[in-house]
Amino acid sequence: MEKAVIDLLKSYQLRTTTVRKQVLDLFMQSKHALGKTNIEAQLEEIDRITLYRTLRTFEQKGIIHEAVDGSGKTKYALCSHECSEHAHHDHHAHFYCSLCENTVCMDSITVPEVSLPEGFRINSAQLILSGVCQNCQ
Amino acid sequence: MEKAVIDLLKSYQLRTTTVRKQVLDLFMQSKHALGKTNIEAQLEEIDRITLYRTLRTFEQKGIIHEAVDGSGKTKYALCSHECSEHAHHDHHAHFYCSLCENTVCMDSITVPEVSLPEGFRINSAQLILSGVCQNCQ
DNA sequence: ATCTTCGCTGCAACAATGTTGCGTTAGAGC
DNA sequence: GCTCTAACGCAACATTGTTGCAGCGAAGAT
Repeated sequence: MEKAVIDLLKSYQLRTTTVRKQVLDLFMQSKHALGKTNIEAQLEEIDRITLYRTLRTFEQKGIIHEAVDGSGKTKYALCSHECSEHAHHDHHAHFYCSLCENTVCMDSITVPEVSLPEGFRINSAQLILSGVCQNCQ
Repeated sequence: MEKAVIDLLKSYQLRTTTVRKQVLDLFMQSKHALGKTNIEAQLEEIDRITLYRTLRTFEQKGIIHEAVDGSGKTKYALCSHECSEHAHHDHHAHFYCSLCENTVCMDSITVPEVSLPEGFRINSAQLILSGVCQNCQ
């Protein structure tokens, strides 16, 4: 476990601190998107503000992306490899389960191309599905 | 103006109070989705809590729906006619402009049907586009 | 291995937003 | 107009987002 996390941090020119290793490790182990509360619960000792800044840093570097899911809480998930510091290419849909409140990335569903009216310039598109997931049926 | 608003409220068995008339009127006049802050700014005298509850009531009755736009702020827009107390059918995409921070409903773009993996049950789907809108180019 | 530097951490403090309880006010029907 | 109850508005608190700053620790140089 350790090495993959450290290598990933180094490849983004980030210092390999305890907090960052813990948070990143959580993401790599998790099958679904994580919210701040969720992370705080799993890493009991973590400082709220540090977590806030860690997530912001990760997002700016293109390691994680926000996963809007309509729950009102911001969640984050690991980016796929083609994300960069400058642009997120988050082309899969997110599914939010209203029972367990988890958000999973649906890699099999891609966000469709849309043709916008004249004058609009599009930067990103997100497809959000909500309902009940496998485990909660 | 008055009459349409009052009729709409009555058709949902809601008392026609000053606050509700003001808020609903704003929605009917607005071309884009409104956030709480936005509404408070336009209706200076309005009470923050009352607005919160008014929006919640409207949403429960199916008059307005939340418009997730990735801005981190919850926004609301008038529902189309087929919305009801029990289910929202919000089949158009939303476009969020990162410059003016407005969210407009793109009635011309419909959310595509998706085929989910085994075991998932879907209740709603939202398509969120973000970029720069007509006016901000 | 130790030192130096600078980024990261963690505390304090504050702003914005979400939420509930409760006494008062005002709409709707009589 | 009177009564009844829903809606309002204030207080109070919870949660989340955000910045400043002093001290700590990771990375590279000596």
